Amino acid sequence: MDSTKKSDAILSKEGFQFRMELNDNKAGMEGLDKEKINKIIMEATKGSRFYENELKKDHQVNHRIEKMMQQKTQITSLQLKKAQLQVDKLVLELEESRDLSHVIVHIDMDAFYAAVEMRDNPELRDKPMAVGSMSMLVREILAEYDLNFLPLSLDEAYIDLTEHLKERLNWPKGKRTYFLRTDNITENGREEHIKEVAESSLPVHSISPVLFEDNTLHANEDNAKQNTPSLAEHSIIFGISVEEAVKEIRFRIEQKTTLTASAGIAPNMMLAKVCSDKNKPNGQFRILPNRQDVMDFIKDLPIRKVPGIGRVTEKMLKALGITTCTEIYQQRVLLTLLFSESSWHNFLNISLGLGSTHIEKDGERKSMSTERTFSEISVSSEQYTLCQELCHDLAQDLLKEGLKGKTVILKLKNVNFEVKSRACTVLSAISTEEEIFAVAKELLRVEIEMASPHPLRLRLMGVRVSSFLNEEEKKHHQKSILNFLQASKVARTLSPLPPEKLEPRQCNILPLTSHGESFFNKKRAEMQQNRELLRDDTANQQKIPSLRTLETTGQETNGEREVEKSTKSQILTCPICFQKQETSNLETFNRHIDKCLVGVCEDPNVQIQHKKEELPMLKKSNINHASTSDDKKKNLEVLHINKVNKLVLDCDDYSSNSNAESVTSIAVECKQGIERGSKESDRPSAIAINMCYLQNDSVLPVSETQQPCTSGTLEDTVLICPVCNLEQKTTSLALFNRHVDMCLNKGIIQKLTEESTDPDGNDNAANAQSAGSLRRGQQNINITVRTKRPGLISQQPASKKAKAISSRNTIDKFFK
DNA sequence: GCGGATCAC
DNA sequence: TATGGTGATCCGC
Repeated sequence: MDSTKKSDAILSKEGFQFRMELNDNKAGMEGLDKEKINKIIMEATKGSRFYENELKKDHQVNHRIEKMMQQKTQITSLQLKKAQLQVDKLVLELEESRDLSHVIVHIDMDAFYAAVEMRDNPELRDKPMAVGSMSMLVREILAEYDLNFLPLSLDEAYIDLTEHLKERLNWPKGKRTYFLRTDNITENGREEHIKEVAESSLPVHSISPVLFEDNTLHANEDNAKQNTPSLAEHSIIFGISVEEAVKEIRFRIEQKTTLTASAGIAPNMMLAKVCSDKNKPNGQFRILPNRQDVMDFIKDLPIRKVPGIGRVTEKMLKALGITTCTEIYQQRVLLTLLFSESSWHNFLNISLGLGSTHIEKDGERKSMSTERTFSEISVSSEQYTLCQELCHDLAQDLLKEGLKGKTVILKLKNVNFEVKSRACTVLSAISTEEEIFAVAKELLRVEIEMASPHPLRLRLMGVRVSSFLNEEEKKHHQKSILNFLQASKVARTLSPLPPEKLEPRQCNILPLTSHGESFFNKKRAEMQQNRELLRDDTANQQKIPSLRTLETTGQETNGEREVEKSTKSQILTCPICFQKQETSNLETFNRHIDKCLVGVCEDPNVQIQHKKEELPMLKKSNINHASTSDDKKKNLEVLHINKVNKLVLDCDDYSSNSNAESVTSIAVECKQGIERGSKESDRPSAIAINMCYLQNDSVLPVSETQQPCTSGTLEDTVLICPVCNLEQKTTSLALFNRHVDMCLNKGIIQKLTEESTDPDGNDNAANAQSAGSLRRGQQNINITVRTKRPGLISQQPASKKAKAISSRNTIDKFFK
């Protein structure tokens, strides 16, 4: 395939800019030999998988554009009239609300140019620079001007100087005077200083700056030279104006970091950001706070300069003949008809030079993830191992911020650079490696099986956790389990489960209830009803089946240890029908559980033996996979099925305890594809996930504020089983939990089988678990309503997340 | 809620 | 030589 021809066709015939081409509309790219660079890129990438994928993505964008153009041809004059009224009404409202009273400054470190300098100066290349993040300059400089300053990333921040400037008017000279250390201002001063810093790796408080040396002043910053504050021999005094204040900030930043910064001063964040680019590097630009100046600035501004307008949006607008902000305004009516409400609102704001006028602190983090790129990995066992490593890393990060989330998203990129993500939401917030891995592993397993018999050829894998508990929910979940257990004696009211239906693709950890309490109440009710039976069953309960530990059946061959050999039969006990199952692999066993869950369990009195002929479609289970090297053995530990069969409750108090040897198995219902129409009907309907918790023999409910005490005892505490509601004559939590386990295993699963058929006649095991969700169309406070952006504020997100500022990334990394 | 896509840095 | 990581948001479904 001749890729060049193809892209040429795109370029010439359709007149679109191909995505691989260098686009120099963004900042700092001016003056580069675009044509030459494009040629290099083309030559270097032609025929590569990456290139082909770029081409494919480009076609998709072109297709979008074609669709849009098609849509455009069908617009009626009536629609236009109506839209005209609508959009002009909004324009009036926006104009009325225009607020020019704030002085917003966007500060941007000139990292790119520093990098260039490093490149051009080989001696500097390997020397770490004295740099910190903007959040550091937070603390040390910016906060002096605006306590609520907003670090966007490592090298960007917003400050609102409005208040500072009022105070500054009354500041004496002394408060605006800064001293230069002159002893280092020599030819080699800077370099030597960098050396010092490298050796001390301490923050530098008085660095010899090169701020006013000719070689740091760019031609486009003549004004800086002209307006240089009065420079005494060793001191520099800044004035009281906005410009002076911003120069002072930039000066101090350079003193501290040896890096120059650029700044934009404007009445709102959008404009400030755009104009910090105007006199980059080492310069600043101000838009005066009056409408005319704002509109003059906006007039010929290429849309791509505006934050939020990326490559694709630029291309789409270009297809409509829009390349500048003025043209947005001219085409505003058309835009309302071709774009979503939030999009055209955003466009309109841009075209009027409007943006957010107050800097808001970071909202709460919404997700956390970790991902890794690697050379091709196609062996599933390695993929699982990698997945677990990612979960491990992510769990550590989550722990650092004390976060627990309900949605796990697995991201995969294959060797063709095709990216896909698969998500699964559980009803109980999770955070540990084992918990996340249990879900991620299952998502991965499904993908591996879908691809079978071909391997997944991956080049990237990522794991993300989102849907964090909010403060309210955290509090709710932090109730001490002991309080809970003691209170359970009183809580006896019953709350029957409504017939409910799960949202599609919801993935639930059994048993699912919206509140632990109602769950236990239900259990108690059952126990009450079956008191007699249970008494008879006491002996049986002692034998209540657990998923037996799968003995390590594989031999150590070639340094590999097979955790499970599909060819070797295991005796497993179904947690639903409690019958022993002789199966050749976990897949078979899981299918049996699925059947039981959906209520088509075979006669429980008959020992079931799945034979391979009965299930011809079975694939080798990937749940337990072999590690490829001994040093990965630890990963295998969690893949063992435990002695103890454990159901994790929908209650965060039941957090896992990670220091034990045995593993807990949790049935997870991944209802992917069900009720989603024929497209996805080939997905597995129900999957019993073998969740692998590293735990002691029992799961002990642990309050988040308590130390795990699984094997401990509780003196002077009366333990009452929340299921049978009977006082347990033990102070050993392990024994107590064992008792609860037994109660649970019997009762819950019976309940599940009872409720596993929904009224619509769709057998669906998950129905029984969906205490918190409702059938589509029903009222539910949890229903998410897709809201359009409420305000007319710029679409620019209030902030980037703090993680970007964490130790994970440093500017010096950028220079490598 | 899911998944793909876009955007920023 | 081979093409990054993290996080947010939007939008159609």
